[in-house]
Amino acid sequence: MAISSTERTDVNRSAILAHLGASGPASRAELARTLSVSPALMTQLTRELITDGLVVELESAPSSGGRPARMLGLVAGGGRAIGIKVVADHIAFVEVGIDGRVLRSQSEPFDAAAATALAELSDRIRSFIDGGADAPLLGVGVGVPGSVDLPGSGVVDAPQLDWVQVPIGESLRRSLGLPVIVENNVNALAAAERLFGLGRTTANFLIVTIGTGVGAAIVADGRIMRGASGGAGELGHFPVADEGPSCRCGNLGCLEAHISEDALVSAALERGVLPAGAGISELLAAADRGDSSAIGVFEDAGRLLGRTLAGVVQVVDPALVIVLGEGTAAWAHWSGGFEPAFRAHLMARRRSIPVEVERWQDDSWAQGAAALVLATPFESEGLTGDQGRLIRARLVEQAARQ
Amino acid sequence: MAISSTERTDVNRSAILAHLGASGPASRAELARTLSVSPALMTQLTRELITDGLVVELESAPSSGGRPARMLGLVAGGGRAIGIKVVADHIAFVEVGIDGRVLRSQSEPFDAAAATALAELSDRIRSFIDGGADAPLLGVGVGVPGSVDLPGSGVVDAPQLDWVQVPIGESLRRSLGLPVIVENNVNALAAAERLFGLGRTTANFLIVTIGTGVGAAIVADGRIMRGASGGAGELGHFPVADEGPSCRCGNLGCLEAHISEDALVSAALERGVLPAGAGISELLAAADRGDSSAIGVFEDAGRLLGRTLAGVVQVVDPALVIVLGEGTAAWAHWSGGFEPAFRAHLMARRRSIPVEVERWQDDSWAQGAAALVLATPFESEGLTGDQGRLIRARLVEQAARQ
DNA sequence: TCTGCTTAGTTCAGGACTAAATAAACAGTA
DNA sequence: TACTGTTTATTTAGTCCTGAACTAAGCAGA
Repeated sequence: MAISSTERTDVNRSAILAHLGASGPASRAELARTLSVSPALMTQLTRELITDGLVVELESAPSSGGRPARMLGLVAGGGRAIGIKVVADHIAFVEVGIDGRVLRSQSEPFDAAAATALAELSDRIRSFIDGGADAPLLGVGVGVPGSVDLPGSGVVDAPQLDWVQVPIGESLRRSLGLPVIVENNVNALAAAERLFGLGRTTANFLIVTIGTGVGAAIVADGRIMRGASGGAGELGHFPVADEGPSCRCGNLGCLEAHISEDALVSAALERGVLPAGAGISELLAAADRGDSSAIGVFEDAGRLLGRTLAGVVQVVDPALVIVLGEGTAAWAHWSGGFEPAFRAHLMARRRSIPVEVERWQDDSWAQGAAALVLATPFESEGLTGDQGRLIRARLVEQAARQ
Repeated sequence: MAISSTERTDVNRSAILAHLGASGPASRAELARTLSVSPALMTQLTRELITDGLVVELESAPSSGGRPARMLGLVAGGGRAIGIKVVADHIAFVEVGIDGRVLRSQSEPFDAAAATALAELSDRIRSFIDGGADAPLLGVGVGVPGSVDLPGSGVVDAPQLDWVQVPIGESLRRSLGLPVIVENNVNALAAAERLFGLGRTTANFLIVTIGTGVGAAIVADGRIMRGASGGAGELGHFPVADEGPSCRCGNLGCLEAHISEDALVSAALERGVLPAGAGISELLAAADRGDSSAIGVFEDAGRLLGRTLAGVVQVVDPALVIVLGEGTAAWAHWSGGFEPAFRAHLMARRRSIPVEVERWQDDSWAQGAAALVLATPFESEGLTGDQGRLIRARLVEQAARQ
């Protein structure tokens, strides 16, 4: 059956579908409030979606003093999206449903610096897609450790991958024939958090990641802050001292050079806490069994992160801080240093800002990348451009082909 | 004559007027591009404005290969706005034209902590207004050293003024019977810079102020970033060390406690550079006549500011940094410390970001506050609410009463 | 049971806006 | 001089969306 809407940018229709997919059934009034459109328009749009067979009316919800709401739900099995995490030595894939849940995941070694990296990447994605369900595929999200000009364009600068102005978006788009959204990996996490996590109810929050590197993403007024060149959130290279260990970025005194996993291991080796050749997992194990020197290494890192993050919170004024990343496995040990330093350096008015540490999983990065695709229906304009339009079209058409 | 438009929110009409007032005559096509609406709509809107007698067609501009543009200009003498700077011990007023130029200014002692401060403030404003021109008054902008819930509401938290949740906006609105916009003073500068200054051509920039305090404002995607509680930009309380001099905010190691004017004077006294009782002007004078110890005090401050600001630039990713404030008088001396520290701590990709130091005048703060009023026609929604609507209505009606 | 209150949803009229086609008015060029 | 290309401005037809008025459907209390 043909969809009644023409080729126009139908942000609202797909936002309704995405919201129903992500948050479950909702009433018209609720949808109108959430997407901030008038109830009148919502009536009209849902009518179209119902006659198009994409949405059904469910049971009435119990009344709360007024006319009971008639709930609306998705008809289709929902779309799916692919999320990809790219780092220097491996790639990870996930396939997620429209509600953000992971259906399938996979991880492989990969040489990002190879000359054939782009072609290789495309092949790997293709074969991952082929192994998946046959539900309609909305698009592919890619998270990279670097800055991206625009998510819908996808030109990447990523020193860690040896990438300078690599047009990965354009390249994948052509070879895959699918909508592709590329974004900095921490920003991708922020998109996921905004859609499915704690950010759903908070329009101003800060994401901080710890692990092999240190990163941040800023969400202000519900929008991910990208900065002039898509490079906002580079917390890892915040200088915390005039001198200090040299960072892989070439500068001295970067936060990351003090508290990345490699830095912690170096510190532990220097202090004789670990035997030569040991790594971060040994350090964590030592701390876990109560080795106070090992715990001290984490606490020192926590103190430095706490102080620096306090400054960033003063400047950015979020309502919530979310800590993520592989390093959160050791958060219990960071915490003893982080909490006092963080709180002590905040202004009185901000001192009680909540810091949430969410459970971290191996595929969280890739899951974030997939959220880039699932978030596009909600953005009224701009960043994703053509790719956003394509994803919306796919979402609206998904059930029509049955 | 009655204005054809009803009570609806006519953002575009007033944005056209404001743009013509601020930037001078422009063609329809130019206006359409600047305000990002279709040429068709611009034809329609300008026709209304012309028949309403608010805008006139001027000479044709010389062609650049196509049909020559017919320029449009304002008919009315333009509106005016009042800007007010409030600090602990004095207030400053300016009256500005619609192009942002200062017509008149005044400064008086004032006790912000007094119980009657609000009533007093209102009286002073009233008498300043009465002394002014009789051009239509669009509204009153107030800049405060603290955080404001919403510019159109105006509830202020300002430790420096001993103000806790003071509803200055509501209060002034009632007593003056005029639209009142209240905002943090550095954010007000940012609004002015965005309208009339270097920010006109840059959507992502950072304002930094040095002087009695240290502040910042962040403009991202053309919008002033306010944070969750309107307190974004508190650069002064960025912790730069675990310990350190205690700050008036109560914490230790704040940037402001190291590089505010008071801190510089203290440092100079400690080092024996200045005799007891001397102040910042003596320190500047000493540096100006080449006293290397005095210069060293400024350079140390510059180094610390440079390093911290480099971090903020990494996190926020602006395209431009603008330095303002009373302290810029001594910038030549800061610079020797600032430049190397700032550049050395930036990632290679950002190292060439321009830092502009603009000429500072006594009434710049108040001028910024006035810009809050002049900027309202351009914001399509939200922050200023009713006050914005009132200001727009006044702008559109300004000439109709002739 | 009736009245008032609250919330949900619909209808209708009309305003804001755009895309596309067209006209107008130039510059450059062979 | 006619032709091409460019930029500006206008007209037209129609889309998107909202406000206001209204209906629908419950609850709570007199």
